[in-house]
Amino acid sequence: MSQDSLIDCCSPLVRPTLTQAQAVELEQLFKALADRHRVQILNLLAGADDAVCVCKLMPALGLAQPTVSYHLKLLVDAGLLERERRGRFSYYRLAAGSLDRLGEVVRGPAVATEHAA
Amino acid sequence: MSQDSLIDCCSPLVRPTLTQAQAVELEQLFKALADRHRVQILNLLAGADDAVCVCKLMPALGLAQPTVSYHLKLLVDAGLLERERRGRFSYYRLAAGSLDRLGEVVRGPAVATEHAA
DNA sequence: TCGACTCATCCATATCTATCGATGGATGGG
DNA sequence: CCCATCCATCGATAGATATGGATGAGTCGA
Repeated sequence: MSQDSLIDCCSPLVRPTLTQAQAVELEQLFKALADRHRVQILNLLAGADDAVCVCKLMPALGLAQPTVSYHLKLLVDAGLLERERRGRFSYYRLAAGSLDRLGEVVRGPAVATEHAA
Repeated sequence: MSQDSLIDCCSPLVRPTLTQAQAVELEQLFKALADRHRVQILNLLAGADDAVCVCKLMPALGLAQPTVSYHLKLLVDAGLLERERRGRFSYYRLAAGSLDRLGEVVRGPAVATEHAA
């Protein structure tokens, strides 16, 4: 219990600029990105000029269909992907501004900057 | 087994621009960021003009000392923080270019851009 | 209407992660 | 030299996550 900030070991540590809620929000965003297969999904969709269906992603990722759907659901829930259903197929594309959200983390919010294609 | 890319459900899906190793590397980076406490640590250190020791972070995060050390170790291992030991104390600061690494993810590598303070 | 097909969800399991009490190394004060 | 302090590591445990077989809803062609 002797370990608190009473000792002058370092400067007083300014108040955080992130709220608790913002930290949780960033946690969710990074959690959605913290998987190699989801990173690859985003990379594949970023390079596709059109939306892509699940059956194309399975062989590209080397995963079973339920597993691919699981990852896609996480990315949609995180707001990084959008799903569009046409007939039996489900097509996925990058959500508008999903890369910009990442950019905000670095640059700070409310700074409108175009990202390179 | 009938689910492969033989059906013309969508365009042929270009080759990924990320290698497997790069996807794993990004996974590691995002995993290090995928925790609210680690996000707060980075935010606190980004706002501090000087390095900060563990005893100041404990009350700020509301976590026990071993837990704080655990998170700090993950961030150091990810290359996001640097540790400096002075006597009994361990001081942590943002690693040089740790924010730039995040920027690379969005803009693509090898694009030198200064980040806003 | 029937069968084949795509895909989301359910379920079980194996692995990974966060947390903190206990411990010990390292340092410095007296 | 002895003790208090700071902190990294260990060990145990609860909770979260990834994976894929099984299932079912919705769709299309014949």
